Amino acid sequence: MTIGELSRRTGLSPSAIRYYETEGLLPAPRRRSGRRDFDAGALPQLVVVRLARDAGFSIAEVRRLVTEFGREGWRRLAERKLVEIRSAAERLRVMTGLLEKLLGCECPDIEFCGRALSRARPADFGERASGRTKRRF
Amino acid sequence: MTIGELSRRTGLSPSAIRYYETEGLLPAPRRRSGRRDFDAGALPQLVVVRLARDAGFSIAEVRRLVTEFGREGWRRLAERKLVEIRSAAERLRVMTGLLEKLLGCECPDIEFCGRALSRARPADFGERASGRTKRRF
DNA sequence: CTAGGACTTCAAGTACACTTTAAGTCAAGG
DNA sequence: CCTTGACTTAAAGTGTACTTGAAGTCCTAG
Repeated sequence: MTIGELSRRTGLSPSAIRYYETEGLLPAPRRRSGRRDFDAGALPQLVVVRLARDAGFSIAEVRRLVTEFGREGWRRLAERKLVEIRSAAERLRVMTGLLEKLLGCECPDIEFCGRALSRARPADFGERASGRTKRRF
Repeated sequence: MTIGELSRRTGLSPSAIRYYETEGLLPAPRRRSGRRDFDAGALPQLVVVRLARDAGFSIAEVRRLVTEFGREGWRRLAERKLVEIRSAAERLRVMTGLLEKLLGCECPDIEFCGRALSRARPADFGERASGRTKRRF
């Protein structure tokens, strides 16, 4: 399979696929006169990579996920990520609530709303984030 | 209130607060001999900003959210975002399922798992993303 | 008077995840 | 033989969201 075909079948751009290869998310395929020639197994592998990326795994995390699959420590990694995903889902739940409140309220300004919201959920604030583009959910 | 105090109370760094001000997420406070002097309303406003950021709103979206609050089109914006958040939550749900399957399976390699997963959910693939750091959930 | 700490601005730096560009290679079709 | 289109690499560029650094200001305490 050429990179173009793999691209069509996964919805990833060719450049993204090459990038994933250099990042070790995908084993380097054999070359036929210079060009990448993927075998059928590359498709499901990329499917996992894309699922994981879409769900918020970073490149480094996906690398660990696929290269250490089934090995020592892998289960711990997956379980830690599961916890993270659940807390992300919880954040989304909070935000849905916020938006629904804002949509349903008659506050004259957003400051008033914020006052109500900060009284309602004091436990949500205080843990300084400090990561730049780390939090992805 | 000084920026330092506001920082402590919101869990945001002073530099992030200044950045939000230049980006229009927060009205510029009055200055006392050069320094920012926030009044009490700034706290709940920042609370909304932080909630929104944590839940995945981009800077530009938060700006619209707070500056156009209650105005024409605002409701449409909020409702669109609500849809987005729900689909993000769905993605997380998918990922939780993926991880649980991976954790529970006895596949010899990840390629095999990917094969099973791509058969299981063919509808999830094909829509090319094309946004760089747009997808945040 | 001077040192310390918190603040100020502006410019530059950083991390992530790719994309874009430039310059070149290769096989097939006309 | 020449063009076309898909591919190759390496390097540079992009957008988001801040952080960091440099150089300076202001108030308080000793």
